[in-house]
Amino acid sequence: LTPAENGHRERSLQPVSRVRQIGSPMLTIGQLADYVGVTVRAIRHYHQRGLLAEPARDSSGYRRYGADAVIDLIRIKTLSDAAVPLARIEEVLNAEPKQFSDAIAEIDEALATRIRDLKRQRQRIAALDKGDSLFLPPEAVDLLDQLRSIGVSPKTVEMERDGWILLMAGSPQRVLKWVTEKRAALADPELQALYLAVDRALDWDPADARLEDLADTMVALVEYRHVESEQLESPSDDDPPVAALLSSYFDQRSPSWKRLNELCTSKMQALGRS
Amino acid sequence: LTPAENGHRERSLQPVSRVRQIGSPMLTIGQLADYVGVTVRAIRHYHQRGLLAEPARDSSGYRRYGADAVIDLIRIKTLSDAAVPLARIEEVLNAEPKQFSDAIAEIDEALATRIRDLKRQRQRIAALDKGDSLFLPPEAVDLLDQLRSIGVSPKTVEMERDGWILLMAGSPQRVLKWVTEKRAALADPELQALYLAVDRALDWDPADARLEDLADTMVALVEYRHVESEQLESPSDDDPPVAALLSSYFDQRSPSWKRLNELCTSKMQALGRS
DNA sequence: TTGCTCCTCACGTCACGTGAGGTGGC
DNA sequence: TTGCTCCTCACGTCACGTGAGGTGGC
Repeated sequence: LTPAENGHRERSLQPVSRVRQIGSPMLTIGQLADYVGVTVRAIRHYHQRGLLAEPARDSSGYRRYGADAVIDLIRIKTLSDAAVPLARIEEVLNAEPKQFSDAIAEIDEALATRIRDLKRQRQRIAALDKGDSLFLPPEAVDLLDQLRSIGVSPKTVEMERDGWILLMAGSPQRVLKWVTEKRAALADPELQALYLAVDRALDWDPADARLEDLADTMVALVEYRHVESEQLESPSDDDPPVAALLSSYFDQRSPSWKRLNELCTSKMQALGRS
Repeated sequence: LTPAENGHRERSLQPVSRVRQIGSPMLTIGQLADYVGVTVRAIRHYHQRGLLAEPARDSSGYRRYGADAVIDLIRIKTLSDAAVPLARIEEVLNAEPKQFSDAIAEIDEALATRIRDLKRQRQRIAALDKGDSLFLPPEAVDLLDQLRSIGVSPKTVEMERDGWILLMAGSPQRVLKWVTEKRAALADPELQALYLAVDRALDWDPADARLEDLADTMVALVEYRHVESEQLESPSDDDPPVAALLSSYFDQRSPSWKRLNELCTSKMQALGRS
């Protein structure tokens, strides 16, 4: 609600008391403003811009407006309320009837679009409380839900979420493919169990001896099940190693993950794989 | 459509090529801007305002953003798209969950109101071609339609319209009463005939002798039918003589109407009425 | 006389846009 | 080397808002 609209509403509840002047039906700037529902300053601004013609003055130097000014001003306000820039309003009002109708149709179209946008905004606003859905595409949200249902801890899910957010900023369509692949891979109970084990390990000391065993399990799974090795730790060599970026992001967040990663890499190399 | 949204849309059609940097998953300001769909300048502006925390810099002095910045920025954009002022966004994002939910509900309410307003704007825009309905309440529009159906000339209808517009700016509710009364009075065929006669007379020379006869008819009708004398020409003495203002406006528009008015006044006085 | 409206500068506001002039990685 | 992104001032824009200082009718 603009101040102008507020002012207008207040005044229309109580009888307007601006009518002091008798003897001429011409309106003062304040009367005109009240009637049309704009501010006095706005009218002066329209005069300055040349959008509304300067009316004649009375003996006191006051501007005096006729019905034509009311009509012009309502035209201006109507278009201005529809978020049409003043420069455009000037064009539209000075246009031929044909051009005028076209412009009106265009403005109406823009209004319809704006209404659709605002409805979408309401959806997003409502989702602000919820969380993930605002930052990630539905596919990634589904992946996170899947992890949660497997029993992965909230902290790890958050790390995973942040990783995908960073990756999405790079090349969305490629990352979407990976998300889909990872969702499929997670149907495997053994990979699920591994995920949970790693989840628990994230809080361990990087020197914890159990990391050795965990690394063995990981490498074995990669070896025999041909699980998406790219996604687990090894960078593909054809394209920017996005998985490596994700990995380095995790390294930074969890020292034990970093250690686990190093162990896996060395074990893989020991097995004769690059 | 804001320039920012346009930019975002363009980029999402083609793969983003901003990812040059390898080795760190931290985003540059341009990557962040592209991903979230705002301009680089907007992000810097949010930093300046203290709305978005300044991130760490890399060795080149470039800002480097993490997932948390993405999340914060999307929050800001979502609220900003909903036309929430930046000062308010700061309040809302720093609020407790309870206050936050309340604020969200309030913003959603404001959006709903805005949507309703825009729908009304579409109606008004569509009516811009038509005319009268934008400047006058339905009752007055009905009155004008009635005059048109009686056969009053467009020029006179326009004068009548302009007169009502000026009167409405004064005391709307009183004028609405008059409009209703006038509509009732115009059901009288004799008054209709008189109206048409005056209509034709408006283009005459003020010295035209036929104005005498017309004035006689008018006075006679006022005398014997007790037609709203207030509305025809004589000012009521209890309140601002609005009808007199209307009359003087007509005087200014049509010299023959002015003459007619003078004739009526003198004839009424000759008949012993004030 | 007090209160309200009117007048003309003219600076302020909000959310950025837009160069100006310069640096840094492929 | 060229092109692109990044950096920091700092002035511009759009549609008015908001005093500043003064006049004029009830």
